[in-house]
Amino acid sequence: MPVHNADIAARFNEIADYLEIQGANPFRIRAYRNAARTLDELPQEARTLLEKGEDLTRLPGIGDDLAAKIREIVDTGRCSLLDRLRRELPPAVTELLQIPGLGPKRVRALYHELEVQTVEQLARAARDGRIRALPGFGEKTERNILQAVEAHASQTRRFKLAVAAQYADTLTAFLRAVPGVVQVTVAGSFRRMRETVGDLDILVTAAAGSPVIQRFTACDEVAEVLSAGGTRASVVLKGGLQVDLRVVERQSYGAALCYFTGSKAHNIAIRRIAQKLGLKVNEYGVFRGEERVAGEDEVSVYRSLGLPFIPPELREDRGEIEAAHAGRLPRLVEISDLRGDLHAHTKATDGHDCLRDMALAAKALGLVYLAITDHSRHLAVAHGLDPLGLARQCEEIDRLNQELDGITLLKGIEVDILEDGSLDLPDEVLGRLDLVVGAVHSQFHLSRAKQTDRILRAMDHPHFTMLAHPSGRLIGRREPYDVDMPRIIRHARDRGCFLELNAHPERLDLLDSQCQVAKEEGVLVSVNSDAHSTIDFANLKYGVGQARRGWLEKDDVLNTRSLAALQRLLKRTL
DNA sequence: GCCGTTTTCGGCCCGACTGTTTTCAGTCG
Repeated sequence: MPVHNADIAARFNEIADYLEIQGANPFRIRAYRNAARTLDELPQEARTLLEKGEDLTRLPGIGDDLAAKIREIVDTGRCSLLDRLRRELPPAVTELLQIPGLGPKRVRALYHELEVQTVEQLARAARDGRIRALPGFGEKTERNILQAVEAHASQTRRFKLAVAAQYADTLTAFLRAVPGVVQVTVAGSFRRMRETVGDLDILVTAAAGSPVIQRFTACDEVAEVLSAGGTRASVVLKGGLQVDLRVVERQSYGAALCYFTGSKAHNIAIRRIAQKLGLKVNEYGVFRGEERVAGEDEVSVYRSLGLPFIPPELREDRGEIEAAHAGRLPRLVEISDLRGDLHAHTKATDGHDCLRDMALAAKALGLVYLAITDHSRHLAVAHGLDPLGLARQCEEIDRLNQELDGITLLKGIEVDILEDGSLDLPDEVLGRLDLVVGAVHSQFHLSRAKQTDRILRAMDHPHFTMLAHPSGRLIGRREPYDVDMPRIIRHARDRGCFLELNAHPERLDLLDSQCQVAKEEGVLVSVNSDAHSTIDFANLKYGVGQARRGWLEKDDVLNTRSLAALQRLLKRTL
């Protein structure tokens, strides 16, 4: 069983949990968490790097000790430090840290004083009234713990970006109407366009005395108020989403926006830079001693640190600060750069709207071309097209193109990649199209080697243009299938074909880190809606958000090309 | 445990809210 980066990261996080409960040096604990994060985001397997003889201490946050531990885990499948920690404390204890309100100190007290090891034992101790007797605990804390345990059973979940957007829009409108409120911005991972968000962070500037906190906590949508003070409040909405509101003065707006946009790792890196410059950054501004030197807007905050403005989508401490320093920040692609969409469905298969309506909806968004890519016959549940059905659709597209003005329909297919890597329609049929989008819709559980070979073989097909939703994941519902994505990306480069970034909120696939690899390899990415109805084109903004998180610029995105330039590129693959 | 125009030691981001205690520790973001 080969060891993956995620396995090593999980072990480092578990070590950090144990060390916290033991009251170890907090910076040592952070070192394990930082290393876990590095491993989680590493595009290559640590195992592979070791096989190539590379020096892991070149990775951020990995020194001699942790490099040796990674090697131990890769070589033996075990980690002697973790084994020892597991003997000292029962493993279930670390799960108690997942309960909101329980940190390492309280978990330690509960374990040593009451022998609480599991969530069940914790609930029993709370019900029996034994927790309130501990020093530092009280009745209120005991009650909160019991509530948190019950809430924990129903699991705190993450919300897809598009779902969170609905709550964000409603709350923003609500807050704007509160007397005294000047600005309302949703910050946090929502602003960074992460594919899912755990909560919403809303930042407000308001005149002194504005009742914004009171109105917010009394809002209809609110199910529970977690905390409320003079400048911040946290609530849980009826839909289960947590929302944190923060009120700041106008002069602090930019600094607060930076702070609440995050990410946490980006903020830490920013503050470290400030420290070296003799400055202090907090949510109220940038300070030299008592003197505020910046803070009203984000540009001033970054400028005071000697940096250009860094777009929110990049703020993950994945190299953006170094790039900003060196003047190498990408000019990220924008939604207005898109000239067309290369993946859409119609009523002919599982879409809801006809060709003409799809074309007009795309045109209304300012697009000048739209590829129609209905499913192929193998996908029977979607009434996939056979050669005859596809030929009829092509004729209709030709007729419509004569008639339509300002938008051109391209003839395509989303053809199933069969288990052996062959395509679901004959060569001569595919050869008559403008583009062929290949997709895996079956056999998700093949071995890594077989799944990878299947896709590489499909790409070898002379008419293959683009790989649709390359990882196959459905957010929150289906994990990506197990493939060697870097190899697939290199193969796309060698074959001159393209990768899709599917903009559907449930897919957002390519993943952001894979976009970066595609960019490095020079493979163009197409941000496609995969629209099944006219309203789905609105999802393109989520795809562009993901592309921006993947550092993509206009020139890295296939469908920013003019129609003529696109057609030249497509000819290469046909 | 990591890191270095502070490089082999001495640092390591910063503040709000809660609950328990009475000046602050713990937790969270």
